[in-house]
Amino acid sequence: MDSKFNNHISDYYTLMPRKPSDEPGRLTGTQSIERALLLLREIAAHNRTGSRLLDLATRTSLQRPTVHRMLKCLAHEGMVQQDADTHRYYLGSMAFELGLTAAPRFNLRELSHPGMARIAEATGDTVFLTQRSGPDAVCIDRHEGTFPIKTFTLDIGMRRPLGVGTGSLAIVAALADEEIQTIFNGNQPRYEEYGVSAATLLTQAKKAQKLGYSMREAPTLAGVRSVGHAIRNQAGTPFAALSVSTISSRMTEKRVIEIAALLKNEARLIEKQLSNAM
Amino acid sequence: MDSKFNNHISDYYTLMPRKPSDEPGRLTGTQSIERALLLLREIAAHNRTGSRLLDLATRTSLQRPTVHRMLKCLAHEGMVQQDADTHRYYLGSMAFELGLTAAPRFNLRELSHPGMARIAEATGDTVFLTQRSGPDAVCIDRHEGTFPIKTFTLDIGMRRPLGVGTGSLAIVAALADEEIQTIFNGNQPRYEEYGVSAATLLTQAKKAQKLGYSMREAPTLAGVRSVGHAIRNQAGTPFAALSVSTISSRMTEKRVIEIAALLKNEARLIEKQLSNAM
DNA sequence: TATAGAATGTCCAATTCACGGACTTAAAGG
DNA sequence: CCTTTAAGTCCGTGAATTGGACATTCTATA
Repeated sequence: MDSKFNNHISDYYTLMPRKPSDEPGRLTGTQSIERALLLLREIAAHNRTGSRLLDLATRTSLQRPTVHRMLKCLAHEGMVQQDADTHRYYLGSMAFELGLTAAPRFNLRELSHPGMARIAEATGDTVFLTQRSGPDAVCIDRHEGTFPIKTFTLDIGMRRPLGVGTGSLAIVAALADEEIQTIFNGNQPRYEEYGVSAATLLTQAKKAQKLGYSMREAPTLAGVRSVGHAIRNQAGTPFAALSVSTISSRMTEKRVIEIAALLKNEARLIEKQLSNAM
Repeated sequence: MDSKFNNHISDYYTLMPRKPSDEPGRLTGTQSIERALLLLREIAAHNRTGSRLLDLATRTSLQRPTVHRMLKCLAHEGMVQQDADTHRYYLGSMAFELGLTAAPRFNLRELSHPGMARIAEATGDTVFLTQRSGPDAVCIDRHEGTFPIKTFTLDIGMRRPLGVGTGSLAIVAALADEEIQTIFNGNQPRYEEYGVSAATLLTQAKKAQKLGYSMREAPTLAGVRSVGHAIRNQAGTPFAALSVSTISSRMTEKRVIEIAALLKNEARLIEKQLSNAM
């Protein structure tokens, strides 16, 4: 399985097992709701294979009739779905739909939308949202500015080894030094194709660490200059980046600093929303 | 709002209001779960603005204390989330996460994954998944085959007026004639950029209707030939398409028919899963 | 900054609603 | 056809939910 989720943020924010410190603030008057949600979590945890009634009863330590009654209700409402042949239970369409509705507040792309629009508006240039995906980075959104000369260095969905794009570089640079090494070593053979070497990338990453943002000329495309800034999750781990790309003549040193500040500001806002969201 | 959802399928399968014929098969022993789910639906229906306690009580015809107690539980479990400042309630991270988990069984892209892999495997060529989005079609996934000469006519995320790509053409051709006209008329000025005219598209659509699949040489890229087949939702409306693209020398007439059959078969499978899913 | 009005949040006795032991039905295996 | 195993149902009992009444916090206005 390599693209289970269309939503890469799930790599960083996944369904967590209930916190251990749950007992103290015992709630009252909600036993059955708690049990129903426990069931949903249990079903979600085995959604690939589906769950049998008995297994759910065992895993939740609830009585079979209780589980059955609840599942019947949940199925009736569409939260779960039972395979007619195997009798196994899966999450249902309502779970999917609630997820879609909730997405704007949790999904990096939707959450970043307003900020990206503001940057595109302010700079007139094209803004990219890049997300880490293991040893790669994937462009997950792009907003075009109004400036007539466009430099589309990244298409949505494009996946490249970490470090190759400027957003990508901002992500790497924000990682711990040892992890940077591991990544660069692992990707080494792949960099050639993009006209860079792990050594140059390391120098550029060091520079980005000092500045707090990444900046460089596109190695393959002459006359294009980009600035990038990492976005961190609650744990402080960088997992995405905002970047702006335009023709070098528009990217004076002074403007680079301005844009970096803009990016930093919007990145902070997104980080704040992410932490609120949890 | 133009890209509220990262998931285009939501345009076609959205949270439905409870069916009117819900009363007869009254469930027992699940009052509080039903009420909790009713609350979740109500919160989802106003997730943009958030919901106040009183409004939720009114809209669900439940007592305020009851609603409050349930919301406290749902918030504790992460299904809903309350804004600390405004006290408004929103769907929470667990709703989002359950949605991600449920997605493989409901989301077109994830659902199509195995079928696209089978086609890419069988043909050795590149397979595209295209989804309609109003007057446009968007490429939402791509699987590369093993054949060394690749013809990437579509990048993921690429949006073009309906009719321009071969998958896109399959979607249009499967629509009602009057709708085809409306779309072609509306998009007329935009076609020029792609080197086609509404008139040629109409001829090609007519041909596709007769064949049951779309086929053509890429107008801009010489030597590339593609075959496409529409995917319909439960209502029978085409909203997406599978297509295969390769160099013309590999696309003999006989092979076109074989590939069309392959596509049709996989499209059927996806349609079946979609209807099971609901 | 006092005061009214309106909202959220809490408590607990009454009673309804969910629980689960026991039973029935269906499916799989030999 | 019989045995085993799992799904599904029933219903008397008491534990859990309910909701009226009260407390608290926030907002608006003078």
